[in-house]
Amino acid sequence: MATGDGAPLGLRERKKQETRAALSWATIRLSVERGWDAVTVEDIAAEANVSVRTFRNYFSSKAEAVVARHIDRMLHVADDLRARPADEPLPEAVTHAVLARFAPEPGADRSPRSREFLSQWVKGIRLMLTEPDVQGEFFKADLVVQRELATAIAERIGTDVARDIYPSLVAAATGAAATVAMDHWLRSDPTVPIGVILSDALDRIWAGLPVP
Amino acid sequence: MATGDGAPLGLRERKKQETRAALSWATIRLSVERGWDAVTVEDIAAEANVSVRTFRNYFSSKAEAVVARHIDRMLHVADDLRARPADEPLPEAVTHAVLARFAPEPGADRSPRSREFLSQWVKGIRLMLTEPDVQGEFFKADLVVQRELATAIAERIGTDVARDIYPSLVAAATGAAATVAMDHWLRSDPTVPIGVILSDALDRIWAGLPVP
DNA sequence: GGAAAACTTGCCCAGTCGGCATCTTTTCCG
DNA sequence: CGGAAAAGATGCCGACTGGGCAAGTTTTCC
Repeated sequence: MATGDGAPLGLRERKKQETRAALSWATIRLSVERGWDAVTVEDIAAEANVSVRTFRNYFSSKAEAVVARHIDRMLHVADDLRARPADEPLPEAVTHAVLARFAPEPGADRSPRSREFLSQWVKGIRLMLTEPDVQGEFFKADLVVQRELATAIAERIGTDVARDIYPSLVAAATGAAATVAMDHWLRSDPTVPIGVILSDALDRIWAGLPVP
Repeated sequence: MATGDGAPLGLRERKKQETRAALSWATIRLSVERGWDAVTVEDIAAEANVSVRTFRNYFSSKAEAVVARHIDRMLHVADDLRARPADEPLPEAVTHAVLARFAPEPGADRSPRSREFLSQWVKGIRLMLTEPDVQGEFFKADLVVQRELATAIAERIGTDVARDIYPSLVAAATGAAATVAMDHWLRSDPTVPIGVILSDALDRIWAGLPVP
């Protein structure tokens, strides 16, 4: 619901989604359990009941499988920005759009399914920011997200990504804030929600990084 | 001179530096010539007159070999920051430290050696921002640079990276500005010096990204 | 109902990656 | 000066990756 799947997906498409999710999740789970280097693609494929070759059809590396879930999520930020009211100032609009994808509906946080999902998400983020292999993949993918966001920003303020550096700069700064926030979140008191930290980071960016 | 090599390096160390540079340069050159995927480690090793195994002792991948030169350079930014006068405000200090490593001494820009070096540098940057493999490696390495910078910032303003998110945020925003500036530089009019673009980007960051 | 499109899988090979043992070069100290 | 000892370079090897190709299967769509 929250992700707004408009079209009624056919069986084929649904299976693909499932396989993709299963592979991604299996990669995270096994890596956390046994350590990144101790897990082979073969292990993961077996865990998800597909062949090694099929894993490769979905992801070109273990790292990509880990990052995919997060990136799929973040790709919606640009759409969220486009959906913000047109008269909202840019800083607020961007901040809201980003926060929306980091702090899901507060109501659903207690359901068992939601709990499990959250746990996966956290583990995935930890892997992304910890394991060098995955780090690289993460940033590479984040670049794509930032390009999307930059385009949406350019649309909103009526300029062009190629000519004006501003949209890309805002997108990159936003991405930087998000990464730092995630990192800080993982390293510090885990009871503070990620949304609070991220919100603070974004506010500081838009305030011109005043020395505290 | 500019890099301040204090200790008189022994023969061994000097050879290592040379081999490292030769491998890095060979990787860039061959990749530009033939295309990233068409170059094997074997080709590169042959080009630099070392064995494949020796390449691996220096770099764990082609991508790392490309990124190394840029990163070695950027690692000095933290030191540069520490060398700035203590009463200089943080924004100016950081900006100067970063710019110093992007815009070398204006006097040397015409010597033939300097020209050649610059050409390598540009090609390396283009690879870094273009080839996905290298992109990942670049950002991974840039993270290390940013950690260094964050530590230096924390020292300067008398706080702690673990407790206070501010230094990391500044470092990440600075890094983001640098990346965007490089990207924009490569894509647009190449007669505008990178220093100008980067300086503009950093100013905007410290001004709170005002909508133009 | 059945052809066409899309997916899965096995096979294969060039290339990567890193451990280990060996040989060579450089350093260092008496 | 000379001879360890330390540091590099290299070859060999085995496990794994990454992607092309050619069957098989399953789903979709007329």
